[in-house]
Amino acid sequence: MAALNRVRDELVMLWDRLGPLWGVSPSAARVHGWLLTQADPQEAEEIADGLTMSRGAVSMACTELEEWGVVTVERQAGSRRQLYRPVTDLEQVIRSIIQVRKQREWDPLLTQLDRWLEMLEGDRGDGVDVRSRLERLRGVIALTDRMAMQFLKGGALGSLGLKALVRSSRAGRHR
Amino acid sequence: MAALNRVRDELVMLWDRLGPLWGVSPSAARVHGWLLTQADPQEAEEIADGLTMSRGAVSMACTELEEWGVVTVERQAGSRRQLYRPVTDLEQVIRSIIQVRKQREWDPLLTQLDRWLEMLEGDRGDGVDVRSRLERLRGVIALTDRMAMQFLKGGALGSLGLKALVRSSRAGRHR
DNA sequence: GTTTAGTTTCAATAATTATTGAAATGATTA
DNA sequence: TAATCATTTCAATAATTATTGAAACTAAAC
Repeated sequence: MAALNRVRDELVMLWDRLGPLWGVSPSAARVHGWLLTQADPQEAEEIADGLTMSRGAVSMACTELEEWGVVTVERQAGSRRQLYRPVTDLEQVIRSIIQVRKQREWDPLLTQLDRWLEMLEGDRGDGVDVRSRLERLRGVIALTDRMAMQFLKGGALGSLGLKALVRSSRAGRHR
Repeated sequence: MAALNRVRDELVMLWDRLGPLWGVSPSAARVHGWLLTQADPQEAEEIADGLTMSRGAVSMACTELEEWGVVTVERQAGSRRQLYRPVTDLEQVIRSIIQVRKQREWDPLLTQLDRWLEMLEGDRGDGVDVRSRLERLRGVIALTDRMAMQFLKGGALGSLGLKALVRSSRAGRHR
């Protein structure tokens, strides 16, 4: 059990650091990491204890994790406590994160680019260079967008043979 | 010209907001956005003026942008001023960002996962579930890693027909 | 309806992160 | 070499973001 505890601590610390790079707040990321190292779904009180953070912070973190779609809430019959269960299908976790980020980042960017190109329409000065630059940017974003859509439809990982890869990487782990 | 100025302001504001989501600091992102709307490479003084930020802040932002590989430094013959030029090949920009992020995020994650799995080796308690969970995570990361590698080798965008797509999306822009 | 066991909210505060600007450093020219 | 022009650094400060905890709220059980 000592090993598991150490892994838990380190995982939580790493998640705390990496979370913001994915757009997830550090505390939400910590909660997610901690849940990943629990055999069963956990209630808010336990999470607060395990991570020594306040009850309120746990509530906010869990709400955020629900929005990301990487944690689901359950309630045991005959109790009013909520249990938080991390999504353990990790392909699904990645898909959720991509979906949310696409919505937050790419979609508005694409909308803006169209507006800007309209504004620069017919510009004869320096705007010409800028316009063609933005047009190319728009092309790349549009492409990324299509790739993401395809991935979200379940194409990419599946068609690339996720299961086989997981198996082979597991087998080959000991160098 | 008025149009270009408005586009510039809005682009800078959007970059400022989106930058952190890509792991780029807001001020560095602003500088990059601003440079994108300039016909020619610019010197630090001008950037500081254009964005009303201090000379020192510009220096730090540009260093960061160089690290990301999305800005290059030039010096005109017969002058000691440095000119900052944004990489305008946007496929290259995306590639640079993916490369740096892979290095910062995925690579250490993969290393850690291997260490943790070793630590949990032979665990008979709750660790078993956690271990299989981490193994699956490792599989997904490894796969993502391979996809990234392939992309970085120049495969993905090219093979998916970037140029054709850019052309077609440009043509279809006015619905 | 009241009590109880829980969740959520949000203003106050703590912690972190970004920014400034003055001093140190480096490079070019004369 | 000294003088000049430009860049970089970094301690101090400003701005932002995360966290707390007490109060408001909600729903089930009595």
